[in-house]
Amino acid sequence: MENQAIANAWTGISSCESCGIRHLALFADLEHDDFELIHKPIMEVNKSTGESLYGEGDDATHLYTVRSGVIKLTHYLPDGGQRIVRLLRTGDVAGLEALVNPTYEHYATVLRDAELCQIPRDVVERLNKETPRIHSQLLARWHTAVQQADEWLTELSTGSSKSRVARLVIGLSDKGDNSCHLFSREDLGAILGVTTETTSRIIAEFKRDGSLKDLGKNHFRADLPKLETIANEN
Amino acid sequence: MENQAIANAWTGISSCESCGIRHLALFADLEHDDFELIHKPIMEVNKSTGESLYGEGDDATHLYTVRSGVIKLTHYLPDGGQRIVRLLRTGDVAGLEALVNPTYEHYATVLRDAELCQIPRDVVERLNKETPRIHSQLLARWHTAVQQADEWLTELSTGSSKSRVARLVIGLSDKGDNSCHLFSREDLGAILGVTTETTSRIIAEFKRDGSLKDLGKNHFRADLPKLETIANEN
DNA sequence: CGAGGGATTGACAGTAATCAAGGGATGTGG
DNA sequence: CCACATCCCTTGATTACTGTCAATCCCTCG
Repeated sequence: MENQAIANAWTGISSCESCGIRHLALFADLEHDDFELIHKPIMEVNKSTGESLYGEGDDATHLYTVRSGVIKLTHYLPDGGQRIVRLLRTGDVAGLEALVNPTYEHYATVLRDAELCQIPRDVVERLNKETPRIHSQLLARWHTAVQQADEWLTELSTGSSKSRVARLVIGLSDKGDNSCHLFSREDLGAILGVTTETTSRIIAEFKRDGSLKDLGKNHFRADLPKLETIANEN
Repeated sequence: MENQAIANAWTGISSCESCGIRHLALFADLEHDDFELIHKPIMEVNKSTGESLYGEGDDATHLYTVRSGVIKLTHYLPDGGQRIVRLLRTGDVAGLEALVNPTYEHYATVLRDAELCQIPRDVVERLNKETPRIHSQLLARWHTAVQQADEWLTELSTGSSKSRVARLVIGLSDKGDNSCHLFSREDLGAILGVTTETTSRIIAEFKRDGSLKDLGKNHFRADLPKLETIANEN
């Protein structure tokens, strides 16, 4: 069952307002008085890789702001395979559809140990009714979701497997130090819509031709210019 | 060189309120007084197949509600090919990003003769500030955009070309009379991320095995059960 | 040390892209 | 009214890529 290490539980007013990542969060634009509108507890939840936040069809009771880590949103296919449709990182929100829909539309699973704020749907609905300052944040979240979806369609589902893997590696790379932390071959395959074997072969090839240097633990150093060339080839 | 057949131009108050498809449109929830807030002209625009609404990077000055017809939103790839990321039909809105972004993020092109309402960005922004009744409609539009994007990723970009074409045909079919109006092979290929030749071959195969009966003019009668089987095969 | 799960590699079959040629409808000009 | 040009669709032959099935390797954990 769920390893909900509840680091903190409160009535909203104090801690959300002083949250360290508030500038990135859904509540970024709220003002002091707005926090008075929060009358249900917002819980900080820690989950580790592999744990589930919610499943498709579950009652959409909460939204989750990602404070750290990575969450994957997946759909399952008729044949039992999975396709990852989006990755959520710091500042992103999982379960946005709670405001529009009675149930969740994806499986949300932790892909890298995550700290989350679990916000009752009612809280956001009430804020949405009573303060306009949450609206632009909500629109912005939807917008980035659409942007990411479109980007996945054009960059990660178009062209040869090789260039798609290259584009994904580029997207997962830290542009500061060219470091890159990959996921399991199976998850990478589910992002790209290819098999784990194909993914593995291509990454092995990147290691051989120097596009990637293996630092162990799925950690790599990426030769971004070389990868960009491959990404645009085919 | 736009063939903007302007059927009507007005100051907003009268015609929007009595619009025949208002229950489907962005302004569905507006009340009488809200229409007073519209101080810029909303134009009805007719465009025919192949014409462009706007391009990626253009100033996002207007939103377009689709009254009839079909609009495609495309991204162009580094290699010059195009990928269609979304289709818009009656009730959908093109250019939603105008509320979040200074420029458009896609090329919007008419895929089937369309009637559109061209709404200045200012109008929606003002409504967005002054009446809460537009919010839920905006959230709903973003939501359907994400839903469609996710569906395309899982259904139209996953599996063999054959099952993807089958799923697309099912999605384009009228469930009432099993009729199905397809697009050019090139556009179908751009939706699915396959070549026009592959698309053509598969549709020819569907015609041979009776999954599709050719009624001429890209009009078909679909054997949906047979297509569903193919869609889930591979 | 052994067991288990993921990653890698190989061999092969099946699928889709590519290159190239022909067919059919539509519209224009003689 | 017919001839022709154009555009799109179709089909064939071939190549290249990716999936499948299976074996092995490697690392971690118990």
